[in-house]
Amino acid sequence: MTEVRRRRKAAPRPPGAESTAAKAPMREVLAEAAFQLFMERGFEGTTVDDIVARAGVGRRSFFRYFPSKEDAVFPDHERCLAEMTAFLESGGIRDGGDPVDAVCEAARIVLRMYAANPEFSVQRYRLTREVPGLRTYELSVVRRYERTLAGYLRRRYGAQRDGALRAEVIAAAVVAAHNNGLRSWLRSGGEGDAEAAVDHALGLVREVWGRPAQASGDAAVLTPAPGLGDGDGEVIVMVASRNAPLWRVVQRLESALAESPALK
Amino acid sequence: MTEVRRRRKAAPRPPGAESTAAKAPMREVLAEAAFQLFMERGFEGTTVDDIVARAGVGRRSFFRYFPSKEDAVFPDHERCLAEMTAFLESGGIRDGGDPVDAVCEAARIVLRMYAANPEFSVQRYRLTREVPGLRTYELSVVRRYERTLAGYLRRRYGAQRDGALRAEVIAAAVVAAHNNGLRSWLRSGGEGDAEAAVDHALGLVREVWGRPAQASGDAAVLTPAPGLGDGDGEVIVMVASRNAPLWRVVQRLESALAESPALK
DNA sequence: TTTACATGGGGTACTGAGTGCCATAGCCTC
DNA sequence: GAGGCTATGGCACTCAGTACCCCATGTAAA
Repeated sequence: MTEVRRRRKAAPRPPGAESTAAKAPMREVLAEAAFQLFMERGFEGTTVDDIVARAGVGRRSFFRYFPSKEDAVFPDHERCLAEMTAFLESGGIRDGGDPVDAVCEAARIVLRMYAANPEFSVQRYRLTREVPGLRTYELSVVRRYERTLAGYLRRRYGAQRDGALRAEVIAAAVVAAHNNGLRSWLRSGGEGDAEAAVDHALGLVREVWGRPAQASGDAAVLTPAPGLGDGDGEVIVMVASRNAPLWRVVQRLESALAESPALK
Repeated sequence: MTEVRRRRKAAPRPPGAESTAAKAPMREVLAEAAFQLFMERGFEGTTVDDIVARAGVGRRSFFRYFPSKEDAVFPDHERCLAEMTAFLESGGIRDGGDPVDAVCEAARIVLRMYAANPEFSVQRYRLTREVPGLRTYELSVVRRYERTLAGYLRRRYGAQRDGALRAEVIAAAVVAAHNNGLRSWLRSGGEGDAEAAVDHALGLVREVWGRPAQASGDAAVLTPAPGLGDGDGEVIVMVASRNAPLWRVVQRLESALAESPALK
């Protein structure tokens, strides 16, 4: 009944020919068509029928590749989540290392996915910002990353007191920091250095939650304490291994204070 | 996938609200009928037509009071969010106090809303846990709380270096801690002390992110550092006001170490 | 070669959420 | 009693998402 159905231009592909990238990746065709339309008419102004019309496929096929319209906007998160899971399950960085370092490294996997396609990421960011349905969808995606990180930390913290609590709080903090860095890069139009922005943000979390680097000494003074103290009353924070000799602790403290002329 | 649709700003005013005399407020009748049915047939097994049939009103009226079916499950969050906003705008605890304390106190407002109706909260928790659509919706609700807290912190941290970053990270940490305590209470069936659970969880965040209590002294040693150190190699953390006399800092450190027989 | 089966895509019809528009019933004020 | 305001009810419609069955093609077994 419909008019001439669009030709399935795909000439039958000799299976052996160009073995790589062989069959028409319908999923990408759909995601591409969807994204174009979202840009042209907005997310809500685009129906699934519009998308499949442009892609030249049947409506039913869309839902075979994407469980919902929103999924077409984030076609790569599934893969990225799997990558993060694999990374953490393969022992994170090194199972003896700081778990916080491991989850920060895992978060960078996500960042790299964004950074791999700056223009796409920026456009999608703008789209997501103004479509409530997409914001909500994104929340559910982010939540899955967060739960993955929290699960890893929970395993690492094991039976430690409040281990599960710490795991969830740190995971939330890492995700928040990552997103802060990521978004500032996205807002800049994808111009600056994304990794640097995220590293800086994650640095704050590692400073606070990370295990103090024991290899580099048994006592360290973090001063000026970045951000601590509300402007009125700077503070210093000192972290030391519990079995460090007291003289070493005092030595470090004194030398750090020496650099602070404000101190007497 | 059921999505949370845009939030209609115009919340229709419940008729005859404060004037005591009025008949049963339709909004509550609907929420009540909806929740009963969700318990009986599940969330997805209940249609809006079912709800309005039980409530004895027209279908159109449902969507006048709830922008989506999901909203009927969380009928009081809107009010609670307004309460939190008002609390923070009225200066938090005391504008001179620690901003972290203020947002922790704000988080407790949410907790008290849950604790005010333990049975309802527990049932809703179980329902939410097993309905993906509701989990997603809840995320969007939680996110609004988080943004409210972050906004307050951002204002408090003002031009401070990385103020916005700190604000977002701390807000995320507070929300995660709050939810951890809340959920453990909900899982227990609403039996234990909800406030205690949440206080404990928030304590972790305040220890790490809070401003060291300056009223109670200019130097404090937090030992044993709760959770820090992965089991191998305990650490001590010391926080001191930058303009504290050095002798005072060393004094505090020594006295703290004296209580730790492991130290030499 | 023919048959059997697996795979991938298409079509149709249906459910149900959410919206726009209009009608109506009550109520308050001139 | 006429106007106007508000709360509600009643369609009718759009559109996402699903169930079920169809067909084409390619591959392996007979």
